[in-house]
Amino acid sequence: MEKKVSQAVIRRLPRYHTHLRELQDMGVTKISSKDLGDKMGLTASQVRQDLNCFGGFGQQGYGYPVDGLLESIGQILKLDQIKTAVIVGTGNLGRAIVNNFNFFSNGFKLVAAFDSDPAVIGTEISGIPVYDVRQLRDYCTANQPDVGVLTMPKKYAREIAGILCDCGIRGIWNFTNTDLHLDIDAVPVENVHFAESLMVLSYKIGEKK
Amino acid sequence: MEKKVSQAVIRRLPRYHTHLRELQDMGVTKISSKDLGDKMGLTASQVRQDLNCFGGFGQQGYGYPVDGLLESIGQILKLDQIKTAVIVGTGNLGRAIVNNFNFFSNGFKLVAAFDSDPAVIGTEISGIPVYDVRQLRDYCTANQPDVGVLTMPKKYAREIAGILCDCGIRGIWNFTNTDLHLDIDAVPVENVHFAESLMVLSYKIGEKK
DNA sequence: TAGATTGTTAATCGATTAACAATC
DNA sequence: TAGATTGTTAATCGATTAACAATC
Repeated sequence: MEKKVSQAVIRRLPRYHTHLRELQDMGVTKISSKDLGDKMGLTASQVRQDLNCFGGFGQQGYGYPVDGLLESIGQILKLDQIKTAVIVGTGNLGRAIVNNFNFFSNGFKLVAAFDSDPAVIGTEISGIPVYDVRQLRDYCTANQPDVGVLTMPKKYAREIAGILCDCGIRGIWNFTNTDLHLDIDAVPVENVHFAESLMVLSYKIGEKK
Repeated sequence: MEKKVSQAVIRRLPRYHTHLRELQDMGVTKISSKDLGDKMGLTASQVRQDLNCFGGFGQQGYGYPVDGLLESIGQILKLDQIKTAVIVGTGNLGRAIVNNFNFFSNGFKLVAAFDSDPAVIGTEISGIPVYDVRQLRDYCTANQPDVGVLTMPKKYAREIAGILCDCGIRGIWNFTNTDLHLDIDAVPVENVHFAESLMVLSYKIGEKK
Protein backbone atom coordinates (compact mmCIF):
# COMPACT_ATOMS: atom_id res chain seq x y z
CA MET A 1 0.00 0.00 0.00
CA GLU A 2 1.30 3.44 -0.86
CA LYS A 3 -0.40 5.92 1.45
CA LYS A 4 0.11 5.14 5.09
CA VAL A 5 -2.80 3.68 6.98
CA SER A 6 -3.87 5.44 10.16
CA GLN A 7 -3.49 3.92 13.58
CA ALA A 8 -7.23 4.04 14.04
CA VAL A 9 -7.80 1.84 11.02
CA ILE A 10 -5.07 -0.60 12.03
CA ARG A 11 -6.62 -1.03 15.46
CA ARG A 12 -9.93 -1.89 13.87
CA LEU A 13 -8.49 -4.61 11.61
CA PRO A 14 -8.40 -7.31 14.29
CA ARG A 15 -12.00 -6.51 15.12
CA TYR A 16 -13.04 -6.95 11.51
CA HIS A 17 -11.22 -10.25 11.55
CA THR A 18 -12.96 -11.44 14.71
CA HIS A 19 -16.41 -10.42 13.55
CA LEU A 20 -15.95 -11.94 10.12
CA ARG A 21 -14.86 -15.20 11.69
CA GLU A 22 -18.02 -15.15 13.77
CA LEU A 23 -20.08 -14.64 10.64
CA GLN A 24 -18.25 -17.45 8.93
CA ASP A 25 -18.94 -19.76 11.85
CA MET A 26 -22.60 -18.88 11.55
CA GLY A 27 -22.52 -19.89 7.91
CA VAL A 28 -22.97 -16.37 6.53
CA THR A 29 -21.40 -16.06 3.08
CA LYS A 30 -21.88 -12.38 2.24
CA ILE A 31 -22.22 -9.18 4.27
CA SER A 32 -22.90 -5.57 3.37
CA SER A 33 -20.93 -2.70 4.84
CA LYS A 34 -24.18 -1.64 6.50
CA ASP A 35 -24.73 -4.96 8.29
CA LEU A 36 -21.08 -5.38 9.23
CA GLY A 37 -21.03 -1.84 10.56
CA ASP A 38 -24.16 -2.46 12.63
CA LYS A 39 -22.60 -5.56 14.11
CA MET A 40 -19.43 -3.72 15.05
CA GLY A 41 -20.85 -0.38 16.01
CA LEU A 42 -19.45 1.48 13.01
CA THR A 43 -21.09 3.31 10.11
CA ALA A 44 -21.32 1.64 6.72
CA SER A 45 -19.27 4.47 5.34
CA GLN A 46 -16.45 3.87 7.78
CA VAL A 47 -16.38 0.17 7.00
CA ARG A 48 -16.02 0.89 3.29
CA GLN A 49 -13.37 3.54 3.88
CA ASP A 50 -11.40 1.23 6.14
CA LEU A 51 -11.45 -1.71 3.76
CA ASN A 52 -10.61 0.44 0.77
CA CYS A 53 -7.32 1.37 2.43
CA PHE A 54 -6.21 -2.09 1.38
CA GLY A 55 -8.17 -2.85 -1.75
CA GLY A 56 -11.59 -3.27 -3.25
CA PHE A 57 -12.83 -6.43 -1.63
CA GLY A 58 -16.53 -5.94 -2.34
CA GLN A 59 -18.82 -6.04 -5.29
CA GLN A 60 -21.40 -3.41 -6.13
CA GLY A 61 -24.95 -4.46 -5.53
CA TYR A 62 -23.80 -7.52 -3.62
CA GLY A 63 -21.59 -6.71 -0.68
CA TYR A 64 -18.48 -8.45 0.62
CA PRO A 65 -17.84 -12.20 0.49
CA VAL A 66 -17.20 -13.28 4.08
CA ASP A 67 -14.65 -15.99 3.28
CA GLY A 68 -12.66 -13.85 0.89
CA LEU A 69 -12.65 -10.78 3.10
CA LEU A 70 -11.66 -12.79 6.16
CA GLU A 71 -8.75 -14.28 4.28
CA SER A 72 -7.66 -10.92 2.91
CA ILE A 73 -7.67 -9.31 6.33
CA GLY A 74 -5.74 -12.27 7.70
CA GLN A 75 -3.12 -11.63 5.05
CA ILE A 76 -3.02 -7.90 5.79
CA LEU A 77 -2.46 -8.75 9.46
CA LYS A 78 0.14 -11.31 8.38
CA LEU A 79 -1.62 -14.02 10.35
CA ASP A 80 -0.68 -16.48 7.62
CA GLN A 81 3.04 -15.89 8.14
CA ILE A 82 4.09 -17.76 11.24
CA LYS A 83 6.43 -15.75 13.41
CA THR A 84 8.30 -16.97 16.46
CA ALA A 85 8.07 -15.57 19.97
CA VAL A 86 9.96 -15.88 23.23
CA ILE A 87 8.52 -14.93 26.59
CA VAL A 88 10.56 -13.46 29.42
CA GLY A 89 9.09 -13.97 32.87
CA THR A 90 7.14 -17.06 33.93
CA GLY A 91 5.34 -15.75 36.96
CA ASN A 92 1.58 -16.04 37.10
CA LEU A 93 0.94 -13.83 34.12
CA GLY A 94 3.65 -15.35 31.94
CA ARG A 95 2.46 -18.79 32.88
CA ALA A 96 -1.14 -17.86 32.13
CA ILE A 97 -0.13 -16.67 28.69
CA VAL A 98 2.01 -19.72 27.93
CA ASN A 99 -0.70 -22.11 29.08
CA ASN A 100 -3.74 -20.43 27.62
CA PHE A 101 -3.01 -17.96 24.90
CA ASN A 102 -3.43 -19.35 21.43
CA PHE A 103 -0.36 -17.94 19.73
CA PHE A 104 -0.91 -20.03 16.66
CA SER A 105 -4.30 -18.61 15.75
CA ASN A 106 -2.69 -15.18 15.82
CA GLY A 107 0.17 -16.10 13.54
CA PHE A 108 2.77 -16.92 16.18
CA LYS A 109 4.64 -19.88 17.56
CA LEU A 110 6.00 -19.61 21.08
CA VAL A 111 9.41 -21.25 21.11
CA ALA A 112 11.03 -20.53 24.47
CA ALA A 113 10.52 -19.03 27.89
CA PHE A 114 13.08 -17.39 30.16
CA ASP A 115 13.17 -16.83 33.89
CA SER A 116 15.65 -16.16 36.67
CA ASP A 117 14.17 -18.59 39.20
CA PRO A 118 16.31 -21.76 39.52
CA ALA A 119 13.17 -23.68 40.46
CA VAL A 120 11.63 -23.25 37.01
CA ILE A 121 14.76 -23.10 34.85
CA GLY A 122 15.09 -26.40 33.04
CA THR A 123 11.40 -27.26 33.34
CA GLU A 124 8.73 -27.02 30.66
CA ILE A 125 5.43 -25.13 30.68
CA SER A 126 2.88 -26.58 28.30
CA GLY A 127 5.75 -28.03 26.32
CA ILE A 128 7.72 -24.77 26.16
CA PRO A 129 11.21 -25.06 27.64
CA VAL A 130 12.20 -22.56 30.33
CA TYR A 131 15.77 -21.29 30.11
CA ASP A 132 17.92 -19.15 32.37
CA VAL A 133 17.37 -15.50 31.53
CA ARG A 134 21.16 -15.12 31.40
CA GLN A 135 21.02 -17.23 28.25
CA LEU A 136 18.56 -14.85 26.58
CA ARG A 137 21.17 -13.00 24.55
CA ASP A 138 22.85 -16.13 23.25
CA TYR A 139 19.57 -17.81 22.48
CA CYS A 140 18.22 -14.84 20.54
CA THR A 141 21.46 -14.33 18.66
CA ALA A 142 21.36 -17.96 17.59
CA ASN A 143 17.64 -18.36 16.97
CA GLN A 144 16.49 -14.89 15.92
CA PRO A 145 12.97 -14.94 17.32
CA ASP A 146 10.61 -12.35 15.84
CA VAL A 147 8.87 -11.13 18.97
CA GLY A 148 9.66 -10.83 22.67
CA VAL A 149 6.85 -11.03 25.21
CA LEU A 150 7.65 -9.11 28.39
CA THR A 151 5.96 -10.50 31.48
CA MET A 152 8.70 -9.98 34.04
CA PRO A 153 8.72 -7.36 36.81
CA LYS A 154 8.78 -3.89 35.31
CA LYS A 155 12.13 -2.94 36.78
CA TYR A 156 13.84 -5.30 34.33
CA ALA A 157 11.83 -4.19 31.33
CA ARG A 158 14.35 -1.74 29.90
CA GLU A 159 17.27 -4.08 30.31
CA ILE A 160 15.52 -7.06 28.72
CA ALA A 161 14.12 -4.92 25.91
CA GLY A 162 17.64 -3.69 25.26
CA ILE A 163 19.00 -7.21 24.96
CA LEU A 164 16.19 -8.20 22.61
CA CYS A 165 16.77 -5.17 20.42
CA ASP A 166 20.51 -5.87 20.32
CA CYS A 167 19.73 -9.31 18.98
CA GLY A 168 17.50 -7.97 16.23
CA ILE A 169 14.05 -8.56 17.66
CA ARG A 170 11.29 -7.33 15.33
CA GLY A 171 8.62 -6.48 17.85
CA ILE A 172 7.87 -6.35 21.57
CA TRP A 173 4.64 -7.33 23.28
CA ASN A 174 4.85 -5.48 26.55
CA PHE A 175 2.83 -6.41 29.64
CA THR A 176 5.01 -4.61 32.15
CA ASN A 177 2.86 -1.53 32.76
CA THR A 178 5.75 0.63 31.74
CA ASP A 179 6.19 2.87 28.74
CA LEU A 180 9.22 1.46 27.00
CA HIS A 181 11.37 4.02 25.31
CA LEU A 182 13.46 1.97 22.93
CA ASP A 183 16.64 3.33 21.48
CA ILE A 184 15.68 1.74 18.19
CA ASP A 185 12.26 3.05 17.36
CA ALA A 186 12.10 0.85 14.32
CA VAL A 187 11.03 -1.86 16.75
CA PRO A 188 7.27 -1.68 17.26
CA VAL A 189 5.97 -2.10 20.80
CA GLU A 190 2.45 -3.20 21.64
CA ASN A 191 1.43 -2.54 25.20
CA VAL A 192 -1.10 -4.42 27.28
CA HIS A 193 -1.41 -2.23 30.32
CA PHE A 194 -3.88 -3.63 32.81
CA ALA A 195 -3.58 -0.73 35.20
CA GLU A 196 -4.31 1.90 32.57
CA SER A 197 -7.34 -0.02 31.42
CA LEU A 198 -8.73 -0.31 34.94
CA MET A 199 -8.11 3.37 35.63
CA VAL A 200 -10.12 4.26 32.53
CA LEU A 201 -12.93 2.06 33.83
CA SER A 202 -12.69 3.80 37.19
CA TYR A 203 -13.07 7.14 35.43
CA LYS A 204 -16.03 5.99 33.37
CA ILE A 205 -17.82 4.65 36.44
CA GLY A 206 -17.30 7.98 38.12
CA GLU A 207 -18.85 9.78 35.17
CA LYS A 208 -21.97 7.61 35.20
CA LYS A 209 -22.58 8.19 38.90
CA MET B 1 -17.05 19.17 34.07
CA GLU B 2 -19.50 20.66 31.60
CA LYS B 3 -18.21 19.90 28.13
CA LYS B 4 -17.61 16.23 27.53
CA VAL B 5 -14.03 15.05 27.47
CA SER B 6 -12.92 13.06 24.44
CA GLN B 7 -12.00 9.41 24.64
CA ALA B 8 -8.49 10.25 23.49
CA VAL B 9 -7.95 12.53 26.47
CA ILE B 10 -9.42 10.01 28.91
CA ARG B 11 -7.06 7.31 27.66
CA ARG B 12 -4.11 9.59 28.28
CA LEU B 13 -5.07 10.34 31.87
CA PRO B 14 -3.65 7.12 33.32
CA ARG B 15 -0.40 7.79 31.47
CA TYR B 16 -0.15 11.25 32.99
CA HIS B 17 -0.70 9.65 36.35
CA THR B 18 2.00 7.04 35.81
CA HIS B 19 4.56 9.51 34.54
CA LEU B 20 3.85 12.00 37.30
CA ARG B 21 4.28 9.29 39.90
CA GLU B 22 7.64 8.47 38.34
CA LEU B 23 8.63 12.11 38.58
CA GLN B 24 7.48 12.23 42.17
CA ASP B 25 9.56 9.15 42.99
CA MET B 26 12.55 10.89 41.47
CA GLY B 27 11.98 13.85 43.79
CA VAL B 28 10.92 16.24 41.03
CA THR B 29 8.61 18.92 42.40
CA LYS B 30 7.64 20.88 39.31
CA ILE B 31 7.36 20.12 35.60
CA SER B 32 6.59 22.21 32.54
CA SER B 33 4.18 21.06 29.85
CA LYS B 34 7.19 20.95 27.54
CA ASP B 35 9.18 18.55 29.72
CA LEU B 36 6.19 16.38 30.58
CA GLY B 37 5.29 16.18 26.91
CA ASP B 38 8.83 15.19 25.99
CA LYS B 39 8.76 12.45 28.58
CA MET B 40 5.47 11.08 27.30
CA GLY B 41 5.90 11.67 23.59
CA LEU B 42 3.32 14.45 23.39
CA THR B 43 3.56 18.11 22.45
CA ALA B 44 3.55 20.76 25.16
CA SER B 45 0.42 22.15 23.59
CA GLN B 46 -1.41 18.86 23.87
CA VAL B 47 -0.44 18.46 27.51
CA ARG B 48 -1.86 21.88 28.31
CA GLN B 49 -5.04 21.25 26.31
CA ASP B 50 -5.55 17.91 28.02
CA LEU B 51 -5.08 19.21 31.53
CA ASN B 52 -7.24 22.25 30.90
CA CYS B 53 -10.18 19.96 30.21
CA PHE B 54 -10.30 19.53 33.96
CA GLY B 55 -8.94 22.75 35.37
CA GLY B 56 -6.03 25.12 35.52
CA PHE B 57 -3.48 23.15 37.47
CA GLY B 58 -0.45 25.13 36.43
CA GLN B 59 1.03 28.50 37.12
CA GLN B 60 2.34 30.87 34.47
CA GLY B 61 6.08 31.18 34.38
CA TYR B 62 6.47 28.20 36.68
CA GLY B 63 4.83 25.08 35.35
CA TYR B 64 2.85 22.37 37.15
CA PRO B 65 3.46 21.20 40.71
CA VAL B 66 4.06 17.45 40.50
CA ASP B 67 2.43 16.55 43.80
CA GLY B 68 -0.65 18.65 43.24
CA LEU B 69 -1.16 17.56 39.66
CA LEU B 70 -0.71 13.90 40.55
CA GLU B 71 -3.30 14.20 43.27
CA SER B 72 -5.73 16.05 41.00
CA ILE B 73 -5.46 13.44 38.26
CA GLY B 74 -5.94 10.72 40.85
CA GLN B 75 -9.16 12.42 41.89
CA ILE B 76 -10.31 12.80 38.29
CA LEU B 77 -9.70 9.08 37.80
CA LYS B 78 -11.48 8.44 41.11
CA LEU B 79 -8.52 6.46 42.39
CA ASP B 80 -9.18 7.88 45.83
CA GLN B 81 -12.66 6.35 45.98
CA ILE B 82 -12.27 2.67 46.75
CA LYS B 83 -14.58 0.53 44.66
CA THR B 84 -15.17 -3.20 45.05
CA ALA B 85 -14.61 -5.85 42.42
CA VAL B 86 -15.48 -9.50 41.91
CA ILE B 87 -13.70 -11.75 39.46
CA VAL B 88 -15.40 -14.53 37.53
CA GLY B 89 -13.08 -17.29 36.34
CA THR B 90 -10.03 -18.50 38.27
CA GLY B 91 -8.11 -20.22 35.51
CA ASN B 92 -4.54 -19.17 34.87
CA LEU B 93 -5.39 -15.64 33.85
CA GLY B 94 -7.87 -15.06 36.66
CA ARG B 95 -5.39 -16.49 39.13
CA ALA B 96 -2.61 -14.33 37.74
CA ILE B 97 -4.73 -11.25 38.21
CA VAL B 98 -5.84 -12.18 41.72
CA ASN B 99 -2.30 -13.00 42.80
CA ASN B 100 -0.43 -10.18 41.14
CA PHE B 101 -2.56 -7.27 40.12
CA ASN B 102 -2.52 -4.43 42.58
CA PHE B 103 -6.19 -3.52 42.68
CA PHE B 104 -5.69 -1.19 45.58
CA SER B 105 -3.28 1.16 43.86
CA ASN B 106 -5.87 1.59 41.12
CA GLY B 107 -8.71 2.39 43.47
CA PHE B 108 -10.21 -1.07 43.83
CA LYS B 109 -10.59 -3.79 46.41
CA LEU B 110 -11.10 -7.33 45.14
CA VAL B 111 -13.66 -8.98 47.40
CA ALA B 112 -14.60 -12.32 45.85
CA ALA B 113 -13.85 -14.79 43.07
CA PHE B 114 -16.23 -17.19 41.34
CA ASP B 115 -15.63 -20.41 39.47
CA SER B 116 -17.47 -23.54 38.40
CA ASP B 117 -14.70 -26.02 39.28
CA PRO B 118 -15.51 -27.93 42.50
CA ALA B 119 -11.78 -28.28 43.12
CA VAL B 120 -11.32 -24.56 43.69
CA ILE B 121 -14.73 -23.61 45.10
CA GLY B 122 -14.35 -23.07 48.81
CA THR B 123 -10.63 -22.36 48.61
CA GLU B 124 -8.89 -19.01 48.81
CA ILE B 125 -6.50 -17.36 46.33
CA SER B 126 -4.25 -14.78 47.94
CA GLY B 127 -6.84 -14.40 50.64
CA ILE B 128 -9.77 -13.96 48.25
CA PRO B 129 -12.53 -16.56 48.77
CA VAL B 130 -13.63 -18.55 45.72
CA TYR B 131 -17.37 -19.18 45.51
CA ASP B 132 -19.52 -21.28 43.23
CA VAL B 133 -20.43 -19.29 40.14
CA ARG B 134 -24.05 -20.32 40.72
CA GLN B 135 -23.94 -18.07 43.78
CA LEU B 136 -22.90 -15.06 41.70
CA ARG B 137 -26.37 -13.58 41.38
CA ASP B 138 -27.16 -13.89 45.07
CA TYR B 139 -23.78 -12.59 46.11
CA CYS B 140 -24.01 -9.54 43.89
CA THR B 141 -27.57 -8.79 44.88
CA ALA B 142 -26.52 -8.87 48.52
CA ASN B 143 -23.13 -7.17 48.27
CA GLN B 144 -23.49 -4.84 45.28
CA PRO B 145 -19.92 -4.92 43.98
CA ASP B 146 -18.97 -2.07 41.66
CA VAL B 147 -17.06 -3.93 38.98
CA GLY B 148 -17.02 -7.43 37.52
CA VAL B 149 -13.80 -8.83 36.10
CA LEU B 150 -14.44 -11.38 33.34
CA THR B 151 -11.72 -13.99 33.04
CA MET B 152 -13.79 -17.05 32.23
CA PRO B 153 -14.03 -18.77 28.83
CA LYS B 154 -15.59 -16.43 26.31
CA LYS B 155 -18.62 -18.59 25.68
CA TYR B 156 -19.98 -17.67 29.11
CA ALA B 157 -19.22 -13.98 28.78
CA ARG B 158 -22.67 -12.82 27.69
CA GLU B 159 -24.46 -14.83 30.33
CA ILE B 160 -22.23 -13.69 33.19
CA ALA B 161 -22.32 -10.09 32.02
CA GLY B 162 -26.10 -10.32 31.96
CA ILE B 163 -26.23 -11.52 35.54
CA LEU B 164 -23.88 -8.78 36.68
CA CYS B 165 -25.94 -6.12 34.92
CA ASP B 166 -29.13 -7.48 36.43
CA CYS B 167 -27.59 -7.02 39.85
CA GLY B 168 -26.63 -3.43 39.18
CA ILE B 169 -22.94 -3.74 38.39
CA ARG B 170 -21.38 -0.38 37.52
CA GLY B 171 -18.64 -1.50 35.17
CA ILE B 172 -17.14 -4.52 33.49
CA TRP B 173 -13.46 -5.29 32.98
CA ASN B 174 -13.52 -7.74 30.12
CA PHE B 175 -10.63 -10.11 29.34
CA THR B 176 -12.66 -12.57 27.26
CA ASN B 177 -11.57 -11.47 23.80
CA THR B 178 -15.18 -10.89 22.88
CA ASP B 179 -17.02 -7.69 22.11
CA LEU B 180 -19.72 -7.56 24.74
CA HIS B 181 -22.92 -6.00 23.58
CA LEU B 182 -24.70 -5.20 26.79
CA ASP B 183 -28.39 -4.54 26.86
CA ILE B 184 -27.77 -1.75 29.31
CA ASP B 185 -25.27 0.53 27.66
CA ALA B 186 -25.09 2.65 30.74
CA VAL B 187 -22.62 0.06 32.03
CA PRO B 188 -19.14 0.90 30.79
CA VAL B 189 -16.99 -1.96 29.53
CA GLU B 190 -13.21 -1.88 29.39
CA ASN B 191 -11.69 -4.53 27.19
CA VAL B 192 -8.26 -6.09 27.53
CA HIS B 193 -8.01 -8.07 24.33
CA PHE B 194 -4.71 -9.90 24.07
CA ALA B 195 -5.40 -11.30 20.63
CA GLU B 196 -6.21 -7.92 19.10
CA SER B 197 -3.06 -6.46 20.57
CA LEU B 198 -0.88 -9.23 19.18
CA MET B 199 -2.51 -8.97 15.75
CA VAL B 200 -1.68 -5.29 15.67
CA LEU B 201 1.91 -6.16 16.50
CA SER B 202 1.89 -8.74 13.73
CA TYR B 203 0.71 -6.07 11.30
CA LYS B 204 3.32 -3.57 12.42
CA ILE B 205 6.12 -6.09 12.06
CA GLY B 206 4.92 -6.81 8.55
CA GLU B 207 5.04 -3.11 7.71
CA LYS B 208 8.61 -2.72 8.90
CA LYS B 209 9.81 -5.63 6.82
C1' DT C 1 11.79 43.83 36.10
C1' DA C 2 12.70 40.19 32.60
C1' DG C 3 12.10 35.47 31.57
C1' DA C 4 9.36 31.65 31.56
C1' DT C 5 5.35 29.29 30.94
C1' DT C 6 0.61 28.94 31.36
C1' DG C 7 -4.39 29.20 29.62
C1' DT C 8 -6.86 29.90 25.62
C1' DT C 9 -8.04 31.20 20.99
C1' DA C 10 -7.15 30.38 16.13
C1' DA C 11 -5.26 27.51 12.45
C1' DT C 12 -4.25 23.15 10.77
C1' DC C 13 -4.58 18.58 10.19
C1' DG C 14 -6.76 14.14 10.03
C1' DA C 15 -10.60 11.10 10.59
C1' DT C 16 -15.42 10.26 10.07
C1' DT C 17 -19.65 10.88 7.69
C1' DA C 18 -22.46 11.95 3.74
C1' DA C 19 -23.40 11.81 -0.98
C1' DC C 20 -23.56 9.84 -5.35
C1' DA C 21 -21.95 8.01 -9.75
C1' DA C 22 -20.46 3.47 -11.14
C1' DT C 23 -21.78 -1.09 -11.72
C1' DC C 24 -22.87 -5.75 -10.41
C1' DT D 1 -33.83 -4.18 -16.29
C1' DA D 2 -34.29 -2.42 -11.52
C1' DG D 3 -32.48 -2.65 -7.02
C1' DA D 4 -28.75 -2.86 -4.18
C1' DT D 5 -24.47 -1.67 -2.69
C1' DT D 6 -19.87 -0.60 -3.62
C1' DG D 7 -15.78 2.67 -4.34
C1' DT D 8 -14.65 7.26 -4.05
C1' DT D 9 -15.05 12.20 -3.78
C1' DA D 10 -16.69 16.04 -1.03
C1' DA D 11 -18.35 17.89 3.38
C1' DT D 12 -18.22 17.82 8.15
C1' DC D 13 -16.56 17.11 12.42
C1' DG D 14 -13.18 16.68 15.98
C1' DA D 15 -8.51 16.52 17.64
C1' DT D 16 -3.92 18.30 17.48
C1' DT D 17 -0.77 21.99 16.85
C1' DA D 18 0.54 26.76 16.71
C1' DA D 19 0.40 31.30 18.38
C1' DC D 20 0.21 34.71 21.76
C1' DA D 21 -1.67 37.61 25.40
C1' DA D 22 -1.88 37.08 30.36
C1' DT D 23 0.69 36.69 34.38
C1' DC D 24 3.52 34.50 37.81
